[in-house]
Amino acid sequence: MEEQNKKILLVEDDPNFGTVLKDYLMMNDYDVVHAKNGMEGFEKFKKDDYDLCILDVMMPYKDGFTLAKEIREKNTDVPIIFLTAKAMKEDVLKGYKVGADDYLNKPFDSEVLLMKIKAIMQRKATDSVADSKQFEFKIGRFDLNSKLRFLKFDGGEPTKLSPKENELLRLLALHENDLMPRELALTKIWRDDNYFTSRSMDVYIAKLRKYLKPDPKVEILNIHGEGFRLVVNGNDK
Amino acid sequence: MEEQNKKILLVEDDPNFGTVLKDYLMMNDYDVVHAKNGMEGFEKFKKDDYDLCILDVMMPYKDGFTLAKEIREKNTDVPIIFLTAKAMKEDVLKGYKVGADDYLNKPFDSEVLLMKIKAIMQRKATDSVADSKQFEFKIGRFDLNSKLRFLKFDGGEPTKLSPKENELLRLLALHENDLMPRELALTKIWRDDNYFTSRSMDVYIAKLRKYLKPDPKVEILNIHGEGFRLVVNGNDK
DNA sequence: TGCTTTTGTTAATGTAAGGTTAAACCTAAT
DNA sequence: ATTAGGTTTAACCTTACATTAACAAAAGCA
Repeated sequence: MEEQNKKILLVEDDPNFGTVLKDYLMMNDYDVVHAKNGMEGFEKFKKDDYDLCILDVMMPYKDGFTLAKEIREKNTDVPIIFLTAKAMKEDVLKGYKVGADDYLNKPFDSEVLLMKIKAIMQRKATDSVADSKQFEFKIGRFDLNSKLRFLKFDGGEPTKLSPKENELLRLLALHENDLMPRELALTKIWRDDNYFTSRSMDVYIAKLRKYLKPDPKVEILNIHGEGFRLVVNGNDK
Repeated sequence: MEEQNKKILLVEDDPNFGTVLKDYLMMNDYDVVHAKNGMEGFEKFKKDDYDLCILDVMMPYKDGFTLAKEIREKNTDVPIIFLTAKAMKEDVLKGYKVGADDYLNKPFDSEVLLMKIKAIMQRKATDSVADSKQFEFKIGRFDLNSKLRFLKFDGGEPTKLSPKENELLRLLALHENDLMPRELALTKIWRDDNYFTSRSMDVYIAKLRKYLKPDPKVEILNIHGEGFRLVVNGNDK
C-alpha cells in the first residue's frame, strides 16, 4: 500500500541549519521544499500545495510572521509552525495572532519537531469535517463520495470505485464544466506522464463513462490533445 | 476553572535519579508516584488510575518491558514512555511491541521529556474526543457492551466476545458508516502494523461478520487498501 | 485525400489484498 | 500435566486493481 508523502514548506535563512533540517525531515518521509527567505518562501508557496509550513521568525527582508500573514491570505487552512528564538515569550508571539499551530524555540530537539508535525497532521486529518466538501460531489443525479469511494445514482445502491477511478472522477468533478488537463491527472494521480500511463488513463475514462451512463445529462467530453471535461447538461451558465 | 493535575507513574530503580526526576516533574505540575522497582510499580499501578507511565527498562527483578506487558493487560490505553540505555536500537525495542508511545535514551534532556509528555497527553486528549468513554453501542438489532465484552441480538442471549473481537467491533462501531482505517485498528489494537497482524485482523473481521449475520442489515464492508466500514442499512442519510 | 496521432473500448494478464477455515501456538487456570 | 480460551500463522481461494495489448474510430494535418 502506497501512501503519498506529506509536503512541507521550510523557510529558513540559515543555510546550514536549513539544509540539516530539510535532510532530517526527508529522512522521515516528508517531501520538503526549502526556501532561503520570506520572498522565496511565498513564491514557492504559491506554486504548490503544502500540508505544512515551517517558518523561521527571524529572517531578513521578510520575517516569518509577515510571510505567515501572506500565506493565510491565500490559504486559511495550512498548519504553520514557527521557529523562534529562545528569548521570545509566548504572549509576545500570540500578539501576532496569525494562527500558528505551534511554536518551537531554537535550538530544539528534532524528535520533538517530528512529533509536533505528526500531531498536527493527524489533527488535520481528523478535522476533515471542514474539508469534507472536497470529498463529496453532486454530479447530475449522482453523488460521489470520494472518501468512501462510492458513487450513488438517485440515492440507490452505491457503486464502489477503485482508487484510480475515484481520484480521476474527483479531479473531473473539481473542474466540473471546465477543462481538466490530461497532464494534471497524470501528474497528480499517476505521478508520471508517458505513453502507457496516458493509455491507462484513457481506460479509466472509459470506465467512468460507463458508470455515468445512467444519467444522460452527464458526459465526459474529450478536448483533443488537451484533456477532458465533465459536463452536466442543463446546469447551464 | 480548576483543572486536575495529570497523574504520572514513574518506575525507576536508581533512587537518586528517580527522586530528581520526580521532583522535576512535580515542579511542572504533574502528580508523580515513584516506584523503585517493577513489582512495586505494578502494585501502585493497580491501585490507581494514571495518565501516563514512565518506565525504566533496566531494572532488577522485573524489567520495564515485562512490567509494561502486565500494565497493558490491565489497561490498553495508558501511554507508556520507556527510559532506555543509549545503546539500544529502535528495532530491538520494537521487537517487544508492547505499544510504547515513546522511548528516551538516558541520559536525556529533561525539557525534551517534558515536551514528549505534553505531546502525548495532548494526543490522548484529542484522540479521546472520538473514542472517549463510549462502551455501549446499538448496531442494528445488536447491542454491544464493550465493557463487559458481549453482543446481544434482539435482547436475547448475549454472545461473549474475546478481547480482540471486542475491541475491533468497538472501533468499527465508533466509526459507524464511516471508514475505519486498517492502520488505525492495527496500531490501536495490535500495536504493530505488519503482514501478519494484518492477516490476523482479517481473521477477526471474518469472525465478526459471522456474529453479525443474524441481522442482514448490518454489514462490514471492505474498502480495498483502506480499511473497513460498518454499515447499518436503512440508517440512511 | 491519405497518413499520423490521439482517443475509445474491450479483453487479457499479473499481482496484491482480502476472505475463510483449520491447525499451531501460547498462556493462564485447573 | 492437561485443558480451554484466545490469538496467530498457514494454506488456499476469491476478488479487486492496474497495466498492457489489440483493434477500432476520430481528429488533425500535410
